Amino acid sequence: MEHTPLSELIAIRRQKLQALRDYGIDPFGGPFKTSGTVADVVAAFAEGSAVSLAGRVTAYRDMGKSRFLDLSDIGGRLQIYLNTKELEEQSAVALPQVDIGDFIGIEGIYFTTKTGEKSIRAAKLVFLSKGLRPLPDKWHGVQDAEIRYRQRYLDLIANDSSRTIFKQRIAIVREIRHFLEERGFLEVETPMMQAIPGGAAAEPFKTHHNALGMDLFLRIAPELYLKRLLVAGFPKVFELNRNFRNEGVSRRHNPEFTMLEAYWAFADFEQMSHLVEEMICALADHIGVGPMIEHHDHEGNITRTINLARPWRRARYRDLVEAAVPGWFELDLDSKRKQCSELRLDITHCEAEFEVTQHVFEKLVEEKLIDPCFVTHVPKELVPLAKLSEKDPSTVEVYELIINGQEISPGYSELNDPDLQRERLEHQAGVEKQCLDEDFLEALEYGMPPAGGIGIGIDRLVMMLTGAASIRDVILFPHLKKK
RNA sequence: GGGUUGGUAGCUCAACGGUAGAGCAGUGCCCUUUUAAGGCAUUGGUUGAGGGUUCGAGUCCCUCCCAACCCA
Repeated sequence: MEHTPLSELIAIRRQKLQALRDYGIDPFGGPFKTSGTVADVVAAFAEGSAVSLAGRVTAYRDMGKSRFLDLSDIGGRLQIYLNTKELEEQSAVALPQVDIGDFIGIEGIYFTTKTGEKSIRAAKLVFLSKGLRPLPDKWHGVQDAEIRYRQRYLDLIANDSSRTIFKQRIAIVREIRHFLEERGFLEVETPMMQAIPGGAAAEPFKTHHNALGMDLFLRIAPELYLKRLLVAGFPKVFELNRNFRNEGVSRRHNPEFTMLEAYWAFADFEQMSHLVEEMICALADHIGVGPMIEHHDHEGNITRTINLARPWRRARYRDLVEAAVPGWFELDLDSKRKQCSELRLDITHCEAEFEVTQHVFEKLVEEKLIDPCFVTHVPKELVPLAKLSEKDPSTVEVYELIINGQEISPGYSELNDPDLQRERLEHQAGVEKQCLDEDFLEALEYGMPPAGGIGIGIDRLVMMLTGAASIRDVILFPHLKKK
């Protein structure tokens, strides 16, 4: 038994398209008055009352004179019952031309089938858009990762798990805004194109402005602009939008990613840690996954459990490294390098001591922290934009929140001494350095209030909360190589 | 960049070096409450691309493309 090739499947659908036109029916319809979305209409079920609904045909069960089809949108599915004899003439003519994948509109009444399924009994059917290509398998959905990422619309049509993740992401982002606005934070927008890419140490994307005749960079962080707004007098401010970093793609990296940064004047990193703890628990609660979050593999087995129960653990950077590699801090640099080779951690010879230690932290500490942990007393070299700790000036007033083996959020007591800030930026150690933004330093000289600041990588947060294994599963259109 | 695995019909997947197959989708017929509807019948595949070995390649070898995972 052979299969119909794609070209023929398309040809057949085009024949139906022509048939509709021959009947004087517009296959690509016009506006259609609905009683609401599929979910609205399902929720408003009232036996016998009139209702109209538009959506995509996602299943079709032909019983001869009576037919059932499923009408879906991103938020739900509802069954339509059609009896040829009950349909008005134009609709009866249109019905045989309906394929899975078409957008149609239905007018009818609510009714319940013999098997108890809440449905709509159709009196009228109109074409809103004829689908010219066949949809993926209704049962298995789309498995092919390339199709899922390159043609996300097919993934969203066919895979419920994907719809769920993106609906959760939308809910998370909306709830973050709500959470912050409720606490008096104002959302702002700052430049995505910057002359000096500051606020982080990362490789930027470069572009060019023709009229101004100058190179610009896509931002790697909004931080320095948000701090200018602290200078301006905003007491609580946040931005939730895209950053761009010119790095490789991986399970955990996409060149453009979504970041929340929030600044709270007159607060410090301790207050920010409480804010973040409260926020993430509220988010988990909001999408109904907390406080025990289970991640599953393809067979549905539990692969990981994250316990968000409060209060969250706090631990010093140094203690965590020491626990992972006892005696680490007694070693000299050469011995540390040697130890790294033994631990199969690749380091380069130009890396400074704190960077070598950071490798140990990332591999032996961070990846193993599954439940939330605020890592504090972070070495000052790692964070040039934070205040030094008064008790231990080799560390900064910073937390790094690790959950799910990934850094989810850093929080700082922001450095507001302009002279010290200049010095820290000018004397950065190590391989990765931040750019010096003179205009930002000048702004600090006008006076920036002491402030707590946080960043939250939204993509990784969504991965953690939804159990997605890859960042590509939480970004609607992830970057792939051109085929 | 390195390693591993994979790419076969629109989708999901089979096929010891020996005639490329199944389920779903499609097409035709039957069927007035089905829901992975069912029954009967039915459909022209550059096996990712290009080379090579062989009487014969989806299968073995080489190069390239794309993807997933791991490593850097």
